[in-house]
Amino acid sequence: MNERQRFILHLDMDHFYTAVEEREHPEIKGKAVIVGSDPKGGKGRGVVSTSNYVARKVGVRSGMPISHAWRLCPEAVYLPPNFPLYIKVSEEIMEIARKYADKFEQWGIDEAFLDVTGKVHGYVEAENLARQIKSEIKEKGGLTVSIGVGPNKLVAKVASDFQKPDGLTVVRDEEVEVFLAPLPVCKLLWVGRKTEAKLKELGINTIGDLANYDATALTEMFGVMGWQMHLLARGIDRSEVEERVGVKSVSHETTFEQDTAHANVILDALNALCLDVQKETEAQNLLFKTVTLKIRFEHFETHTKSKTLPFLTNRLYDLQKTTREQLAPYLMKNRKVKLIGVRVSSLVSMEKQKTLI
DNA sequence: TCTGGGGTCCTAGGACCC
DNA sequence: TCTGGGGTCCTAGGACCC
Repeated sequence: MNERQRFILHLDMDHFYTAVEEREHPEIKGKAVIVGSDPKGGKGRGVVSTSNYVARKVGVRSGMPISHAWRLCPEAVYLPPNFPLYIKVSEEIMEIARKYADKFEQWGIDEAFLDVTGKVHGYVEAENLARQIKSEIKEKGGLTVSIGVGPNKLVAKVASDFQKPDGLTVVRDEEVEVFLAPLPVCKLLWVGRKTEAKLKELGINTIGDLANYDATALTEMFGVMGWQMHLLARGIDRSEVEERVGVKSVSHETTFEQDTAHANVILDALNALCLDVQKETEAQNLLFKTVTLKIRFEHFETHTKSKTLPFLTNRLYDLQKTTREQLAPYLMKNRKVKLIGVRVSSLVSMEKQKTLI
């Protein structure tokens, strides 16, 4: 493994949404706090976005149905997400972190990768830099962050999750194998619920099991992902820290309070979603060409229908007309709809469009 | 336990062009 | 009358991330 020596940091804000809420409302500090859908006395139908550590102690987790959270912890403070606030705080934190890096890559709202290879000589300096970042974020943002330091993005990412909250984990090149091997395979990036289940059938439970498995067999079973997974399990990741530029799609979706087969209810929701999407593309000066309708029926049966228009547009009329045509064949009296969504893609910025003409 | 909302990337088949 | 090979775009679905 003759890779160029790199020093990569991964920052992960601790229980970000609830941490921001605790900062804004000091009176809720020390209580169980859950940001997510309205629990409606245990009858709500959404999920938990984030729970703080008091709530986690009794088993409340991100992604869990809000009704389940209510049974575990009815006395918690339940708050709806305040995304504009979280985005604002995120921007403040990212600005602090960015200046420590040669290369910076934001990852979701509350994580980031930093390539600091040009800023440090060795892991001792990398660790000191991480401490500096943590204290500046705590001082200026009033928030704690967990940081992983390693020779590549994968190792840094797994390391940041190793000790939480307020953690700092450094994994040197020669420690990578020993660090990864005992961890459950689901801790590896890109190994989600489905892949974990398939791996379990092969007797693969830890990252070490995966690293020792035959790469050819994995490739036969999982295609390119199998090969990639085997490399990651051995701690090999050559991907670069890259600034992300521009979104590739814009979408909005909504779940009905109750599953419905009423065409007027569904069409009203569709129009509202089109308006949201159109406003957002307009605000970002984007034109779109591909329109995708998403529809989910009872029992989670989900379909998408996409259409690429012969022209770029950001007109509400085009969006509403296209999605209505896409929806029509799905509207049936006996089929209850759970969710609908609208997405636009094949985006081009208006400035770029001008230069193309 | 009964599953939100916003994204990215990959696969596979088919159409179409040269 | 039976038929290559390469490339690109489109569509539908699925897995994963936060």
